[in-house]
Amino acid sequence: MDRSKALAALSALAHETRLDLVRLLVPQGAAGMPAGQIAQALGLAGPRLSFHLSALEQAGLLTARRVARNVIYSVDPAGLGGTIGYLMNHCCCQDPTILAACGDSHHDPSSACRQGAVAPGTAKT
Amino acid sequence: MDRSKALAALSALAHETRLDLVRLLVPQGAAGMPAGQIAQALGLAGPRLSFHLSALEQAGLLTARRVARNVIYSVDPAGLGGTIGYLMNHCCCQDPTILAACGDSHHDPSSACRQGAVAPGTAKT
DNA sequence: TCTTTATTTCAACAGTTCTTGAATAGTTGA
DNA sequence: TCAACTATTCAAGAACTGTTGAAATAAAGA
Repeated sequence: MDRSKALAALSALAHETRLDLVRLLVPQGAAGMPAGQIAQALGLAGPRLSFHLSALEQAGLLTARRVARNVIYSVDPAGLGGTIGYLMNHCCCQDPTILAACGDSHHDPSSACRQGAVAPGTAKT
Repeated sequence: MDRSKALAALSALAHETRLDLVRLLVPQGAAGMPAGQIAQALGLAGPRLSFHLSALEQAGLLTARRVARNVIYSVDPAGLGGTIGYLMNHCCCQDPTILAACGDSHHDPSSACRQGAVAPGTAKT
């Protein structure tokens, strides 16, 4: 993960809709989710969803595969993990106070992830 | 760290100049760096630097304090750590493949941080 | 082949962000 | 108070991003 890739990924993540997309898809793992179901879960119009999905895909955070009529989107673990790793590596720098703040958030009980997969139609923060 | 704060922080980080600013300031720790020295290190014009510094400050990633003629900027560990922690918490979700990718990047030998403070004028990626 | 379903692409518009140079404000020491 | 230094604010224009609706593409089943 170099700087330009990290920038592209951060830029993609820095949007409400796209952050919600990632948070919806992470719990689905490699199985992913078809575009139509994502649209329903987040209440997005087709073109708008497509725009944001392709932004995330171009940033290396998602992968897409066609299965019959559907296009299944899933998180690219290397892209997402690499982005977080870049921040840990370049902006955290083993600084104890920053690491402590990472850890504090890590115990945030509001984490959606810990409660397993997000059911369609319930993906609101 | 809630979603809107995390979004603001990600939005601020998703810019070449501002990412460089953070990477320059992290190794300085609480001591920080005066604006003029930052401008010199990154080769930025005054107003441009000021624009980006205040963007980072508004996003909760930097703090500023005046010392005599200088304004000293330093990283806000809670803001930066909280942002990374938010990603760990909401977009990593203990998923082993994502965590592995975080870890891979974490061992990136190109990390500027590990080599200590960045000297003025050498702050290039 | 025709129809239906699923999804993407395109173009236009609105709004936001970034850069630049000029002007302004705060601090120090003579 | 005045000059020098440090940093910020302001305004204008260029560039970029996001939303919307219409049209197009792709696959499946009758």
